[in-house]
Amino acid sequence: MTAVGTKPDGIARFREYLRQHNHPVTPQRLRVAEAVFGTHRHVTAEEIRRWLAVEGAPVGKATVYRTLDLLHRAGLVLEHDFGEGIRRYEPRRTRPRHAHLVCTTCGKVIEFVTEDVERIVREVAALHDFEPTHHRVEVYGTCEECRAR
Amino acid sequence: MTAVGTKPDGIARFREYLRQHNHPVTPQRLRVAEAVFGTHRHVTAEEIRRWLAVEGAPVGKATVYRTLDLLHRAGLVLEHDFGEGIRRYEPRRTRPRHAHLVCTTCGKVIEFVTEDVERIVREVAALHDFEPTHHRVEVYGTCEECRAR
DNA sequence: TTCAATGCAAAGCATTTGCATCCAA
DNA sequence: TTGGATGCAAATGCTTTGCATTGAA
Repeated sequence: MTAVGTKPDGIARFREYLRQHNHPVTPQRLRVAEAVFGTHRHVTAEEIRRWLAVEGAPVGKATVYRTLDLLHRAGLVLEHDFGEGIRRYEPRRTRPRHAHLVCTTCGKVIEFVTEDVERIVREVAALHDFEPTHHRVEVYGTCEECRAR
Repeated sequence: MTAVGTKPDGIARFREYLRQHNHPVTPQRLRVAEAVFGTHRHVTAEEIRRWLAVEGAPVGKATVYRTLDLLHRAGLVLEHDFGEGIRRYEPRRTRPRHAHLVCTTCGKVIEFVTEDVERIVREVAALHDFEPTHHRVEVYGTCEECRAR
């Protein structure tokens, strides 16, 4: 699965996915997709629901969750769990694999590329006869700004 | 903070921690500590509560959670979140830092040492002027046994 | 027309909290 | 004696589900 380049691109891919799987293309689904593909942040289901409500096109929260799950299964968005007790979503954009530095003071998330980590993961997995599908590398600590305060 | 070697060692350390912090040493706290230090697995709060109940020394679930939090803050147990929506705990034993291979089919967790990963984390953090406190490296996939089935 | 999607409200979970009671120090 | 710990039950907060209604194909 290749990454999503732009917002229209992401939406076109989602339509394609729905068609191929015989799932109806509904306005709600498109609105949720639009909201996710329109951000560069790591958003929560609730943030998306609120944003759509403010935009004057409210979508029920159950539908937001169901659609995010579809987008995730379609491989078009990434699902993260930074240990806050909430799931966060991010469009799978055109860029190298990355991991996160999460500031436990202000919540900021800094991304960094991880070629070296990818290599280690492949080696370790091979060693244990383990077939990796995905992995998660997160570093928690304090960002420079929060330390300065 | 050095690691916990044995079960009696862990319990002695916990007593020490409680004393130093003027927290009463209660039977419930010792029972929970005993349960955690007695395992090599990644256990949940509920598993500990059930185990203590079966042993005939039930402890309220609020107390189990509160004690695990204490043990974690004392640096004697590690807290994990494998994205199941449940927290898991593991005694901080005498052994090198490690990360996890999590089988998404059977739930098995394989540990591996991560010197290389540690090094990369330090480098990346320095690059972003980020002060790391802890990190999490998890690889999800299918273990050899599950693939064989 | 028809089968799946929607959206509300209710249910489910893991975890936390309020508070009366209890007990380690 | 006393301040903190305990334990129940209730509250929380995120997520899922049941079900009557709606709407895409």
